[in-house]
Amino acid sequence: MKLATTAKRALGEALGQAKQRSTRQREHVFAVLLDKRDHPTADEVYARARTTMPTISLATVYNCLETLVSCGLVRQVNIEREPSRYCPNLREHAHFHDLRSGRVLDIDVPTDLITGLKRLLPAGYEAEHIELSFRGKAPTSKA
Amino acid sequence: MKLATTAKRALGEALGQAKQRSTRQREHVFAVLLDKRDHPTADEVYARARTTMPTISLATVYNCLETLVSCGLVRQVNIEREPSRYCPNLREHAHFHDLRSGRVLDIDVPTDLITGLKRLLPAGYEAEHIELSFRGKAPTSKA
DNA sequence: AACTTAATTGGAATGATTCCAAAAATCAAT
DNA sequence: ATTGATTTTTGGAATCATTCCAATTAAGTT
Ligand SMILES: [Mn+2]
Ligand SMILES: [Mn+2]
Ligand SMILES: [Zn+2]
Ligand SMILES: [Zn+2]
Repeated sequence: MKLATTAKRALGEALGQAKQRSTRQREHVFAVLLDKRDHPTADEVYARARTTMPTISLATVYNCLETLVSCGLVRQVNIEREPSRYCPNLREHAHFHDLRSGRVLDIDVPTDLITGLKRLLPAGYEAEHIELSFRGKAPTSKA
Repeated sequence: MKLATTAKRALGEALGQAKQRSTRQREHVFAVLLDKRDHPTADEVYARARTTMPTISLATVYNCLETLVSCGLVRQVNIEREPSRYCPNLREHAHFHDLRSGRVLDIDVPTDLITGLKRLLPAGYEAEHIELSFRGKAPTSKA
């Protein structure tokens, strides 16, 4: 598992802009997220990261995730009271939480719908972030 | 601070249906929520509840809130990683979290918009709950 | 009242996340 | 390349909202 050249450039770019250093651990955590885009928790990222970087610590995974989120490369996804999950999908999207499998699915949201949602706010209220999530049952997979 | 007759009936009704007993503490916690509908945390509910029922425990407040939520009389509102808040507004509504004051405001959401949101889901996906929340700055209050 | 079952209580336990201070790594300037 | 200044990483301790527990109390029933 390796970081694609374009992703690597995006990372360097974003880190530089935030005056943060590029490190082996940050690259690796980012690569882990891009490799399997299934909204892992910090613990899951830690487990995956360790398979190829056995010395990375959980604290560092938390630090890297926090850095990636603050750089805008990764979204932190909070579902109910569960541990945070992390998502490298930068398009505007909502999340569907499947109660049976526990999986989280990305749902694209067209811009005009976002605009419609913003119109619900009373005059003067400015939303800098909108979070939309669904909870329910996904169709049984025809495995 | 007293529970209105209609609220009291709704409570008895909902508890009975769930085969739960009506208790002084449950009535009181419900009354606290209805009295000031500002999305308090469990700690805040505890503080308010104690002013007129000094012997109630924090564990009981958590228990009562959980009961009220499971009866459908109260909504548990989770914002980012903050402590849960509790809301007795049963209409379909979203929440606006004001970054300056920390306050949470109810935003009504028309049914047709909800329908539009549900249409975003791929075929076969059934949402039994939709959560919509805004984070941003409310207009400075003209106090 | 006596009995059965559920709810309340204070305190301990849990668990995701954050904090800390020492060691290691990065970057800039020689 | 070496030095020095600044970040980052690291393991472990601390935090804190929430849950769990076992004993006491209250509710509802006969
Ligand atoms: Mn889940
Ligand atoms: Mn807040
Ligand atoms: Zn996502
Ligand atoms: Zn509300």
